[in-house]
Amino acid sequence: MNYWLFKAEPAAFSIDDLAAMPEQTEHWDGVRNYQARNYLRDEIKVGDNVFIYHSSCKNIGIAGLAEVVKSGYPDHTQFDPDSPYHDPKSDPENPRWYMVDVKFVEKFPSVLPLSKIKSEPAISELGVVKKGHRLSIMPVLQNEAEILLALAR
DNA sequence: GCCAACGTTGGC
DNA sequence: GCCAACGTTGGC
Repeated sequence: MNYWLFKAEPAAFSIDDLAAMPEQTEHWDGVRNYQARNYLRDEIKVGDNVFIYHSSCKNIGIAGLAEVVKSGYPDHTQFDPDSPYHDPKSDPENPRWYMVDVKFVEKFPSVLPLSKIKSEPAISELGVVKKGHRLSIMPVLQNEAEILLALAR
């Protein structure tokens, strides 16, 4: 059982939006980065925990927790000409992009700010504290995940 | 297969 | 809205 961090822009999709979905579950589509794709396709498993991170907004930081309820399967938006995520070069026989389904677990009492995460000396490996790290899907070490949970709750 | 140009990301 | 840091693209 592993921990992950997924970035979301709350103007487009937030922890509240996830909680408001039917079954509190949504497919995490639109990831168009090969390293993130590899995580989605190969490594993220049912039961894994996912920190939901709010980026490009007023309160940047970790907003809550979700869990994976369906492991990697092809992202249908790549084949939809009307979708902003449409990829005409992707072959339906060998899809290029994958997604997982995540279910809401909890919303933290307040967003754990990025500034606070950065000020924690024990958290040094997490992608969001590293300069220039732009992955939208990233692994979280077990011990760092436990620290984040303690800080957030 | 190199690498410059370009587009995107995302904190500030 | 600025800009640094990346990833991707495409000519050669």
